[in-house]
Amino acid sequence: MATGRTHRPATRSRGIPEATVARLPLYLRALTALSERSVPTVSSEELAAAAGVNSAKLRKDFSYLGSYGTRGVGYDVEYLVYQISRELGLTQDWPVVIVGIGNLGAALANYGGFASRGFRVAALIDADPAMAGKPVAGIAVQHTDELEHIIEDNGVSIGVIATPAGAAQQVCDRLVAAGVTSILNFAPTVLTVPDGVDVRKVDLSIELQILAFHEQRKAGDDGAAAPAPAARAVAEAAAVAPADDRKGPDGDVPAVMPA
Amino acid sequence: MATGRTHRPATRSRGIPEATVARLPLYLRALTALSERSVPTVSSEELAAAAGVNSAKLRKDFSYLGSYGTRGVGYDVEYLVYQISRELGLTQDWPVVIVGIGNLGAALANYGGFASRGFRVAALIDADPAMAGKPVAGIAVQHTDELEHIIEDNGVSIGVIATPAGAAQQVCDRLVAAGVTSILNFAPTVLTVPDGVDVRKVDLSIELQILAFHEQRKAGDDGAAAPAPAARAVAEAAAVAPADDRKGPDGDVPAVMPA
DNA sequence: AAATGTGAACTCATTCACAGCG
DNA sequence: CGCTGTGAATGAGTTCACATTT
Repeated sequence: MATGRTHRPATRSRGIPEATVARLPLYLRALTALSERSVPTVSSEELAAAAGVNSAKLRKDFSYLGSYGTRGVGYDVEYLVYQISRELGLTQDWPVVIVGIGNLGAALANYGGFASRGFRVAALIDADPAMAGKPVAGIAVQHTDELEHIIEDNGVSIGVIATPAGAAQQVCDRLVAAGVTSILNFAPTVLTVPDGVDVRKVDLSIELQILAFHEQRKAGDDGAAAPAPAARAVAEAAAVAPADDRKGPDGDVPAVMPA
Repeated sequence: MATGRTHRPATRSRGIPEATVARLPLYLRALTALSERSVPTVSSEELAAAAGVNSAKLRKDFSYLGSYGTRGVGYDVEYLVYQISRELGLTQDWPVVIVGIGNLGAALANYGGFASRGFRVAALIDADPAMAGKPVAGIAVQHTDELEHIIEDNGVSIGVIATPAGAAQQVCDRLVAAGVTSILNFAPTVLTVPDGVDVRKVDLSIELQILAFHEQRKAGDDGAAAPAPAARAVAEAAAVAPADDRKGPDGDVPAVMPA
């Protein structure tokens, strides 16, 4: 194919699978709890239970980091805490800015998990001039005008967007232009960013909709006990396109068509 | 042992892949925007761009729902909005309770996306007696004692946990015992639930740690651009420690928890 | 001509099962 | 023995590419 310049095929590189990376914080949290209880070592079985995964997966995950366990014994808790922290980049102190200090932004600023390990709230930024100077979680809110300034002065590379959806892309563009290369987006919108910038998104309504999908399925599945079906069908929707003769998945779906 | 199950039970009914389910809300949002602009039809290419995925994936996703497009033309926006809404269970009105009305809980209660489509905040619940009766987002907070009551009276099957980590499992157990079968967990802890109960988790610090991992990687790879290096190495005796004794790389890591 | 719908190929992730080491 | 570490087997998800339909 000759895609010009892929990445390195890396015969033996640091290729940690994305799915594994996403679980490392989970392991780290479980290990930290063990560490606080002064537990010296832990088996893959125990740690997996604490992290809510199965032990084969956990061992495979750790195998990408190296051989940090002792056969017949398990893993040294302190040592693993350090190795995972290092792998995740938490032996550095990452300055973070939060943009959009509404209800959510304020909640995030107050979130204890920030300072606890690896992250530091470098600034809170809001577009409302009335907010400027007001302290939230002990930090004075600064106006959006200062954004580029703040990013550069503090060497910020991670930004959190907690603005309304309408402002998110614009804020994102400014963050990126100022040097931010990782963004955590709480606004319910798709962000477009240049190559090399990472975006992760947290979206309440998406999560709820996924739950609703499975919930709906449970009701029809039957089988044994249908606990609390609840959810009254709402009138809505009756005004749907006049059904031509579309095909359902197979045959046709039960009822619920617009009457 | 019994690790908290979260994954799909592989119902033998109509098997829509989990990854597809997770994208349906994204498509729905993009379609709703088009609908508001009175756009009648849309191609897979256009819709995919709006949702931030590629078009082959989108077409494959839709193929699990049925044949809702027209070759040579595209998809009817209104019709697709309805089909996806129905598939996600949003033609019902799901009552939801939020437990833990701190900063985060209040932010969630105020989140507009709730009422907008398919969900209704049935109650806000908090363990602090001083909160009882206080209105948040126009709804009076109720005390935890009322929890079982509220769940049953309202036929609630979806619960949102926004308590401190220490209280989350206990709240979860009570929700489940009262009939809740889907839980959205904002507390930074692994919940253990019986089979048949779905849990999804939203965790700020995990997301940040994943970003930090990739951010760290960017620094070392390419030498050309290197925009904003930032992140000062924090006090950290580089001594990787050949294991064994020693307290640990850092002091403590308090359990992170939302206010 | 245009764009869907889908088998087939491919890539990524999980699970199995056991060899190998302390 | 007990438990890790890992190839091999299986499964899930994505992408390709094109026959098919309007």
